Amino acid sequence: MSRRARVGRRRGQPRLTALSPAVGATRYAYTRSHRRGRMFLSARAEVEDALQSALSALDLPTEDLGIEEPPEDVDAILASSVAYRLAGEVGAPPPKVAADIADEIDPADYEYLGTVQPQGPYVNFLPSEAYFQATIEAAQREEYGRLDSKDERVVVEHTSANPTGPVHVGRARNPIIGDALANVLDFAGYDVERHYYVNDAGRQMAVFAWAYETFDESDLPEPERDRIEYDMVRYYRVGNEFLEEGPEEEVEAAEAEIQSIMQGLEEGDEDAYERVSEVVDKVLSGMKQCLGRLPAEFDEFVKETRFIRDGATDDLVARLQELDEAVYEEDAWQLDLPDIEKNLVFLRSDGTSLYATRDLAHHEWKFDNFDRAVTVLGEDHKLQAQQVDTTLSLLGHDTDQLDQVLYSYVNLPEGKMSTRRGTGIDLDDLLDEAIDRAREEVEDRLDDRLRNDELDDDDVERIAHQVGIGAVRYDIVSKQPTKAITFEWERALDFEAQSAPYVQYVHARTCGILGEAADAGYEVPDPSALDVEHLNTPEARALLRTVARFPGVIEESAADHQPHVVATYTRTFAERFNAFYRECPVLDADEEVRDARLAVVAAARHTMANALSVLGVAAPESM
RNA sequence: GGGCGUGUGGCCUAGUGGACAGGGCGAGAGGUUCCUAACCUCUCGAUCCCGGGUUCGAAUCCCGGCACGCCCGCCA
Repeated sequence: MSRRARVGRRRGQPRLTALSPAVGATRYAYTRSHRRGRMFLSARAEVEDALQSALSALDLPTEDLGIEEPPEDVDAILASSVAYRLAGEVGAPPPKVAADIADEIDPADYEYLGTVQPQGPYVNFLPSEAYFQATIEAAQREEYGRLDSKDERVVVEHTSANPTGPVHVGRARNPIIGDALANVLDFAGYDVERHYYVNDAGRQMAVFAWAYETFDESDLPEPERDRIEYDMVRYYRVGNEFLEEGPEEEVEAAEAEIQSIMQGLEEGDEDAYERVSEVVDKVLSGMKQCLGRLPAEFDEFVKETRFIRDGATDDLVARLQELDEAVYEEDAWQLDLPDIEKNLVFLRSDGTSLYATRDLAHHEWKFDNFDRAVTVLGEDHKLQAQQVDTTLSLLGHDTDQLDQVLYSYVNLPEGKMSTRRGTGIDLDDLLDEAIDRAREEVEDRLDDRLRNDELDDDDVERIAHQVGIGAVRYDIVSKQPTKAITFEWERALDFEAQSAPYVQYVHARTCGILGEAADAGYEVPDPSALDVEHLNTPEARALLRTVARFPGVIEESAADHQPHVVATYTRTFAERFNAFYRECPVLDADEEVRDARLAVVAAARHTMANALSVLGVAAPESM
């Protein structure tokens, strides 16, 4: 079983706190989760408890309760298929077993269970009025869906692209997935820090520093964009070209210079460090601006050289050499790792460290400072990640605290993207194009707009940004990271389909209704004054059920490190809201119904706003 | 060659043991004197890559193929 699955299961366990049997009927104490508005999770715990008790009473095994979420057209919020498994043991057909189990459960013992009924081989659990009531009350909170603080420090490392030039879309999944993942963990109650690990110690950087010092601006082509990393990457490209195709003697001299920079870095030489920093800091500041457009921001940029300069790498090397798995072959120190064919070289024959060595020191630092560490990285780094994991456990670390989220490249129809060769599409260009297309779309729609709210130029620009960038993020975050993506403009920037604007529009609609209500002097009622009794349409109920699931979705997404489940949720949510919108007029309803529906709209707004915020997609108030 | 990952209507995608595989794009037909039509309703369209196996039950688990991607550096 993969580590992710294991973690998921452990975290996914509902908290059960059974009261003393002396009280009488078996009951379930809804403590924190009740207060925090986690109705769905509480109901799930109740179902578990109910099944457990019923099966025990019937003298049946309780290892596997078969709890699942039924298909859409079933009224139940949860169901159990346990009757299938017990049919043989009982000697009765599954529907009979299901009926017996349902008979054994008295929903009156539970707060959120309304009706328990057999349906064929299933035992279905329908929610009580209290379930809906608790949901609508809880969702009046603006932060609805945020889980209790877990008092656990997590570092999410993502992007960490080498500072060689503009960010291109080949790697764009990294900041988008990483940022969303950090958001999800934060919303799920973890204390999150976002790190960018800067590879400032390798050959690439030495080449870059040399090229920057060697070539003259006048020999370079015009930069593609007026920002520093576009300016700088020209040196890098020209330098690489020279090393590949330049006159042999000059190339040799250049290589000697590059080697000396690398040696200097390794020895902690201040001059070498500064020469490289000059380049790294410039390029990085530009990349930071690009990523900021997504927006993806970082708490810390952790430089690789730091672990050379503070002695951590030397210290680590000494400990690695002591391991039983350490071998000295062909003048280099290596690790012969179990279950991994390829040896991991950690000290070159010239005595210098490698990227992998420094990354190990980096990870030990993470272990010292955080409870958990999550890294988002491309699938091409998978072997390296396994080596890091295995080596850390040989060093005595608990690598259950370490999780890697792997994503596969975005490729172009014609092949790979490369900064060095300058092939590929810059993320800046993608975002610009997205905004341009969104702006056109907004302008086209201005004419046949029904709503009379006069969008001005600033609104058009704001919407173009929210929709354009949102569409790019949503397109990427909504897919499972392991699936390969081939970049196509039309597909990435399709505003119809299941895209950001579709779900953003729902948020805008909730804001529209609440705004009109306020103008008409209708207040969203205080939670204590709410009564779900006035919500008797199936569409309103279905929407509330979906609202109720939100905290559970956050929990699942965080536990499995899968932000895309939140995106999937927003889509279902949008469908439910649109059905409610169609069937349940708010402002024209009788006062009591209107108030209750206003509260539903407020609940929907909070839910959608928070879901979008987790995904890093803007929630427009109008569009 | 070995390891890992992916394979779901023409295209994209959700779903990792349980209720007729859920959406979207596309094609076609409708819907707005009514809180935003970036919306909704209906129709068309699936050998869940192939073949075995486990199971009462498989898109999901196991074995064997096939296709595609990634990796297998004293690079990062």
